[in-house]
Amino acid sequence: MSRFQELVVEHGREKALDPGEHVFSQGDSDSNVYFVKTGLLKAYYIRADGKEHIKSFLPEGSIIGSMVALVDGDACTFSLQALEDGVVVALPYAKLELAAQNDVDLANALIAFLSTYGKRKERREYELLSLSPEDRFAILLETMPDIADRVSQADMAAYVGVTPQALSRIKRRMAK
Amino acid sequence: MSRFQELVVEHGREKALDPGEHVFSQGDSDSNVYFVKTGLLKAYYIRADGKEHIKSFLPEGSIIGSMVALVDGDACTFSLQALEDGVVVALPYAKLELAAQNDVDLANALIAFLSTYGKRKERREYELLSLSPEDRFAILLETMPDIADRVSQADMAAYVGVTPQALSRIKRRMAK
DNA sequence: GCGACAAATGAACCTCGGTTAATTACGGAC
DNA sequence: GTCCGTAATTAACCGAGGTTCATTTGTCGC
Repeated sequence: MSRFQELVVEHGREKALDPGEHVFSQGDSDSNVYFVKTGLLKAYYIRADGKEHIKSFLPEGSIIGSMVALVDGDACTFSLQALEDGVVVALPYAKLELAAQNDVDLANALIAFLSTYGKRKERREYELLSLSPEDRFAILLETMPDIADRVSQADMAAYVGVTPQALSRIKRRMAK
Repeated sequence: MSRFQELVVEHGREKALDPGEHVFSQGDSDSNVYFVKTGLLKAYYIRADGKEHIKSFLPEGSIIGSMVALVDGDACTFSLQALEDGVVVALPYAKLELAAQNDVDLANALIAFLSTYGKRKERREYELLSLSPEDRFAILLETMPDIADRVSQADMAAYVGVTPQALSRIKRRMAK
């Protein structure tokens, strides 16, 4: 566990989650960083037409927060919802940022966190820009081998960026 | 100009660029951060089948570098090429990271940079995941009104994620 | 002006995902 | 076991983008 994660756990406030429960919703103002102690969450956008697109699945050990909400105090651009029951730890990001101004170690822990975040987004951008739905699905299965047992096909489809029907077709294509 | 940008300009090494010239190519190991003083660059992926996808256009004032190359010293995941002649300033990221370990101000400048980077990627992820090519094209024109005069239709298409022919069709649809 | 090359558009056909709706498979509650 | 509700699959049709190639437009060098 990184220094940053330890910090969050140490100074944060625990919150138990039931399946389906929201940590925050798109449009909320919530500038906490969340550490996933146990369970599985999903971060997702709701479009104007009601369609849902999943940014990422967040298993144990993940750290998450809406970047613009954390940094600028804007409204969250996505929703965060528990898929299983579990426990998250919340820590106000502003406190971290403030404390970092006088604490080199903390500042460097923040740097490490933001670097990891940046790398993750860079990879996701590549996947979305350059890979087909089929490739993205394959990568999802590789990266999180247990995902098929933990979430519905509809959620996997929303992550890959297609409808559940299309994902079903993709699975059939991949099988042979 | 942010503290971080000033730092790069102050301590970096200038490099003039001709149109078409590469700053680095996919697969290179180049852990410099680049500040675009003048000109316009594109950051793009080349897929196995030779197709090109543009991550972002980088006009004057932009900061860029391959996150995994900067942080982990891995090979660059994309290429960086000048579209116009111009000048960039290069600064080894490792030096910054090292110096940040003993300099709170520098560390916080780095935090600000990484935060901005994270926000930008978060927005792009949303666009790629939730918007249609048509919407993405409209946003591009909004965000960079002069882009149509500065780059080819092929490059705009590679940014939006479609073929030049498809972009042509999209333009026709949007006109009426 | 002309000629040559690149860029953009247009047309014809194909593929794949979206849409809608029906069908099948699964998982408790009883 | 049956019943019921949900999830997953399948099918049929549509539309948008990909592919290929031809045509037009634009832009230089001269």
